[in-house]
Amino acid sequence: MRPGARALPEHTRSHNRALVLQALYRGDGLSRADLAREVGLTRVTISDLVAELIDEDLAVELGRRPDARPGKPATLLDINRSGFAIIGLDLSFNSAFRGAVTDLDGTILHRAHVDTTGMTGDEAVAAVTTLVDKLVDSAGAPILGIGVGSPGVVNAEGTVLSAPNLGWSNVPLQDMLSEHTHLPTQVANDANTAALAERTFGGSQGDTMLVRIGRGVGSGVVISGAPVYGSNFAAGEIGHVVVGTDGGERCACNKIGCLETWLATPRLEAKLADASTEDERHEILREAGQRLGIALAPIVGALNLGEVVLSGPLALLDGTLLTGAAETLRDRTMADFHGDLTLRMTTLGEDIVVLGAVVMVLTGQLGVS
Amino acid sequence: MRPGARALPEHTRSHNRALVLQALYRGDGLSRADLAREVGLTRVTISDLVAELIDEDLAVELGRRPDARPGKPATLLDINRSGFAIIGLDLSFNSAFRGAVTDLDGTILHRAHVDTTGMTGDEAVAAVTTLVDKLVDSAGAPILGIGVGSPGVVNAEGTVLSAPNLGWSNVPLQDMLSEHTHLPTQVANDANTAALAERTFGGSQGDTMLVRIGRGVGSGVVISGAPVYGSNFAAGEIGHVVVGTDGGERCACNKIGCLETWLATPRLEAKLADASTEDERHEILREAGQRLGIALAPIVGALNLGEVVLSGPLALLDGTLLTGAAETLRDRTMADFHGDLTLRMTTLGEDIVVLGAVVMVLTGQLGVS
DNA sequence: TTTGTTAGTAAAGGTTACGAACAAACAAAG
DNA sequence: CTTTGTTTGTTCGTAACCTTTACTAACAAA
Repeated sequence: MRPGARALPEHTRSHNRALVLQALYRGDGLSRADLAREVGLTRVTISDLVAELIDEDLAVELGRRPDARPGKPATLLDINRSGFAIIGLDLSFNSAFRGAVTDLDGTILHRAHVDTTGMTGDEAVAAVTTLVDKLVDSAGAPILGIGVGSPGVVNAEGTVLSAPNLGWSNVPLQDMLSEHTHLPTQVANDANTAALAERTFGGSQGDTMLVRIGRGVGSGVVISGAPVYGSNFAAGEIGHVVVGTDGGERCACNKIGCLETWLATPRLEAKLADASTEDERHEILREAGQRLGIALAPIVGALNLGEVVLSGPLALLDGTLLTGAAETLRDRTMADFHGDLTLRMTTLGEDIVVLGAVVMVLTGQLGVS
Repeated sequence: MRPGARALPEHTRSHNRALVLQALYRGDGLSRADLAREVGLTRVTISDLVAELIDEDLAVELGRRPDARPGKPATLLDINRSGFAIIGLDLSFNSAFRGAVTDLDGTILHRAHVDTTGMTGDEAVAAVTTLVDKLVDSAGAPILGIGVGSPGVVNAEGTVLSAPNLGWSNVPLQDMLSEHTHLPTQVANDANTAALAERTFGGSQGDTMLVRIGRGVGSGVVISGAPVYGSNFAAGEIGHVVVGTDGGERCACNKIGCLETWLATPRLEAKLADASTEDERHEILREAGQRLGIALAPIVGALNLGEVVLSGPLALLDGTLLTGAAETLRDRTMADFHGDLTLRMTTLGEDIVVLGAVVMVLTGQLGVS
């Protein structure tokens, strides 16, 4: 057993502290007494915890509750939503790293990016720190932490074990950034990060799977609120799973009929460009959707997922492809038995990874999710 | 937020208590000082906790450690492995309910079963209580609790929401049994239960999936040590996922090419009986294995599972079918990328569900897993 | 003005785990 | 045989935590 698994009295405190922060984060104008009822602790303890939070500037008093109720009027509290900034990075774009400064609500206050065309290895790492420095400089409030969504395989310590497109292997990005900035930093896989964003800001409840379709196909699964990492931190790598039993195109990985050969945007766009009629284009998109549905069916069945969310170029995904996938999914699973299964596009657009990075910081630093 | 999520000092205590029990359970002759080092608490606290456990008869002193070391000789401790009994039930057999009394190690001390041919509904429920009563009577030690692995969809409160074969819907089996026996009782789906057994007694580490092949095909997934329940408590129901894109037989659920049509033992045995040559039989089993591999590939990819375990009739599964599935799985995923993926038969045989039920009790009552 | 209700604070009390110190028991060295 | 050093397990006092009880402040309604 790893040391540190033991519980000390102070862990009780930090747990309850996180509960209070979470209640404040989700709620909208709560008094200490409200918190006591919500969290289940006494007013005394809540007062103590709140005093601590106000002391650290994490919570603020908003003034009296406007209601006219008998008794002493309540003092409303809130998380200091604008008092802190969070930095979120998305390293998954094609030829640029993008990042943003947000407040605690995930509202984007400022954006920045660096061009990374042709960059790999150390040069790409340097580009990350450049971007981080830019964002740190432009933050107008104390920075709570830095979150990074990176392509490739990332372990629990935030080391990028392998990211072929960036020429990275065993890059301890999290340690490097936290040493460089002296700020709490968390690095994770981009699809996992996106899945977290969907759960916190996209309205997903319960277990969620997020599928990212772009140059490749990746996914992130969140079960019981926690991302699934997998035995080798490679969870979500569904792009190179063979789909169907009727052949297909040859993939870069040398197999035939990988999910990526059906869905990766470069291939899909090429096929669409070759198509001459609208009907042909529809057919291509429908088939791509069906393939996605075929691949998702066993996963949805095994995990009894309530919702699968797609992230990627709307023009390609939202429409024929989405409905094709949804139909296939329904036809291939016991949808009625499993209750309603929703397959939909994310509402978070291109910011999804940045927002997920923000969620990681919120979770890591405040215990809020 | 549900009340009760708050942490109190006593939760710290029970957490540490569970850590001590777990260390004792896994270890083999530990002293208080050993425990202190292992768990990370001080000798003082450990002594206090151990005294409590000895007081409840959950731990026993074994006497002095035989070693010749300088210093005060250590007093060895152990969980009172034979001092308590656990009752495990398996309701998933065809025409009988089986159960056993075990000690804390899962060693089976006594077996019992009741015939359930033709029984459904209340009659089947009565058969469960009959079996439990038998086992309770034959237990030679205080009973720690009762665990039940039931077919069908079972929610977190141990209510069987639906079990077609037994004619059950919304049967609050857990409540009924705990009221009847006044013993801590836990009811869960049989495949989930089996997956727990595999993790605790079968030597699986990390995230595990267990596939049960019998009259139907079901599965249980354990991620980060906890079973996955799914949005509607129907996780693991992969029997009616369509496999492949080249048709197949019609299933009882009215779809074509469900996993069950390829793998359910009645169908498989019928096909084998029709086959005339050994080669034909091999081909049938190989194809069945391939279908299993096709269905598992996306799941293994998405979750980056390290191990998939099969449970069912050895004669059918162990051999051509297993190797066929393993090969297909390797061909259809990035096995090299994901590290070693093992596909193997369970070593727990027919007792797997009973043992899983025992694990549920161990986990629920002692925090041991 | 009185009564009842709600919000927040203060003081006292019981748990929980820790650190320091200690006695017991033993091995090894002289 | 004595001394030294090590290890075990316990005792005692302390700090952190949350609770219960009691209290004040502030207001609505009768």
